Amino acid sequence: MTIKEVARRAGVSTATVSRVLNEKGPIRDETRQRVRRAVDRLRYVPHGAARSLITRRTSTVGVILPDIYGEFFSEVIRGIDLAARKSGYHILVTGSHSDRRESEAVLRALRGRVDGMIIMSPDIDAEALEANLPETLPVVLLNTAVRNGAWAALGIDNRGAAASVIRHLAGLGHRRIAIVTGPWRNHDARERLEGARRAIRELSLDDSPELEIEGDFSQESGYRAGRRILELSPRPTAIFAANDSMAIGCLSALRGAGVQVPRDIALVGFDDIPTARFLTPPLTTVRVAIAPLGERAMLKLLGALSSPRGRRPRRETLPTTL
Amino acid sequence: MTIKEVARRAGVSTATVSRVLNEKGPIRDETRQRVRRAVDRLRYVPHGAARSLITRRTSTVGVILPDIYGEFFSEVIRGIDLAARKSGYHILVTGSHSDRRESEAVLRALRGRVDGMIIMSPDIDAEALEANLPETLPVVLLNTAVRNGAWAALGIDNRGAAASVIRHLAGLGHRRIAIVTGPWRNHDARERLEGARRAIRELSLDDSPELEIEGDFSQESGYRAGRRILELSPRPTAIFAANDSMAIGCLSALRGAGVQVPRDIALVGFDDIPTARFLTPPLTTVRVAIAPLGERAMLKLLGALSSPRGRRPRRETLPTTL
DNA sequence: TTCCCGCATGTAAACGATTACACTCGGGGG
DNA sequence: CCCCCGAGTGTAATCGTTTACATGCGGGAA
Repeated sequence: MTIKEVARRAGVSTATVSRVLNEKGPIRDETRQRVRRAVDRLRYVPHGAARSLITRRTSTVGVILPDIYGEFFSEVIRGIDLAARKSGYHILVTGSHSDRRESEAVLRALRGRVDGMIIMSPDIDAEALEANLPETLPVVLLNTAVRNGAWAALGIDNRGAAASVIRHLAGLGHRRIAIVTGPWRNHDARERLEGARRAIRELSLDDSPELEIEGDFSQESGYRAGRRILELSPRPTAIFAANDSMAIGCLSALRGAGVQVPRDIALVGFDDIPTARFLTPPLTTVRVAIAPLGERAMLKLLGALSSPRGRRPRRETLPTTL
Repeated sequence: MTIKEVARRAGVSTATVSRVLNEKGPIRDETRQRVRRAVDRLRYVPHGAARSLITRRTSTVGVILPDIYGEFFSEVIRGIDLAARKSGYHILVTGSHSDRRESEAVLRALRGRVDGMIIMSPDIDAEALEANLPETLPVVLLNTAVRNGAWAALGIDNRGAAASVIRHLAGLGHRRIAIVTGPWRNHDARERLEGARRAIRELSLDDSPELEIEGDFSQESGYRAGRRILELSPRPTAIFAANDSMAIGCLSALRGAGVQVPRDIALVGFDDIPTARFLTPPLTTVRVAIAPLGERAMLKLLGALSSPRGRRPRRETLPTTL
């Protein structure tokens, strides 16, 4: 079913059919209707590939994520999808690739299939990107450490939020606060740790090294961290987990040991994943508007797409609330 | 950067470059290397659209989901992405569309951009699909009520699993079991309810209508259901929630009222989302291997893609474990 | 020597749309 | 009456690949 058959059926040329479909150029009303009828009867749908070949746009953006796992991920996608749909764009998703060769292959394979990309890579290094992205392709980086001026980046105010958590806890009288960090290679995790450390220093709270326990953002690691914290002496009066999953794991460890939250110990998480709200007691957490983060990334990309030589890429930071 | 420039640079024709890149036809070793070098130097990547125009394949499959929300969703995608990547396919995701006109538009827009589709539509009706899918496009339906012989379908054994939950509870001595159902329009929810009802009848347990409380799969609705269950008298000794989110909401309501699980009341969920494992006490739930479900769907689709006139589409059901 | 065959490569026709340009036609101004 | 213009439509080039077919060449068989 090609445009030619539609044209034949409607008794016009392919050019006319194309004009009707794209609402370009002057068309007599009667012709328009004849074409429309033919299109409907034949259930004609334009061939996407042929179209993007000549128009040089695909109406598709690529999204590369580190891990297709957990609620954080689905929220980001949701936001992206939302914005994409409003503008008639499609999204091509892919999880990250263990192997570096493989991830390069993907980056290249996407070339020519997408108009732009959103890359969320808290731990992929900059060179890998640089080497595999045509510099003409609009890219928005999400929560990434890469500070290359060539690409737009979007992140959240990890440092500020972490610091305000510490200040909040200090305000409640806590002076010995345990921190469950995220994986060392993760950019967000590092920023959160830095923010917390700085606040602890500034407020002259207890900064003994044993109060920093490394996790990997998983609930399991949170659970392990929880158990280790219980063994510390004197026992910390508050815990700041660098994400909610770990906080939940932690909570489960504390409960298992009969320690009540918040009566015996304070616990704060980070991310405000939907599940957090339904725990008893509700987890105190830092709200990061995840879906809007994705949405904003998409809008930024769309902006770059529509004004090719727009203002230079900027690094933006989204605020958070407790 | 087109194949022509590569050809010029390597001093060969475009046909030869194409042959080297696709490893087709006989090529002298020396020529192959010259071409390879030129490709590397120029960082040439074939233009996807041009390619799929002539080869008539896009190496992309479309995935339509009802809701891009929560862990269930991300698990499905993860499974699909996994299988897709292994076979060099890309996935084009989109959430469902409130408006019917809009969802038809999407269905059609995908035409010509994908080789096949995975559609998860627990509540979209069959006609809407039928009217908008070219019958030549391979499609795999996921957890859907549609029983049209033309498409392959994949689902989980909702009825059997629900029945076994009830039998399990009955085995523990419970005779008055409350059921928190999913939304009525949802196919899975209905099957789960049916399975539970049948088991209750077969075991001659208490089947009073007030024991069935309608939820909508959200944690909020689970919470509300939990509160209503507490008001029943005599109070049920066990609760079966049609998914984990509602079970968690329920748990939170019970806890709020000082009712202990499992001491005072038994609670069973459905789905085994990762979060479920980290609650205290761990939630009893039906394990549905979600990621493998997605993976299997993708494999099925790939099978259909490679053997166009393969065996007729079959309806398959995946087992579950408690 | 002649013929034929197979390897290695080139030439050019697709694929299905968009769009610059050419054309026709009817009407209004000179 | 002629010219010009704009509305409406058609013709054909174009996008970047793949691939059927043609071509040239060298070697072995007759």
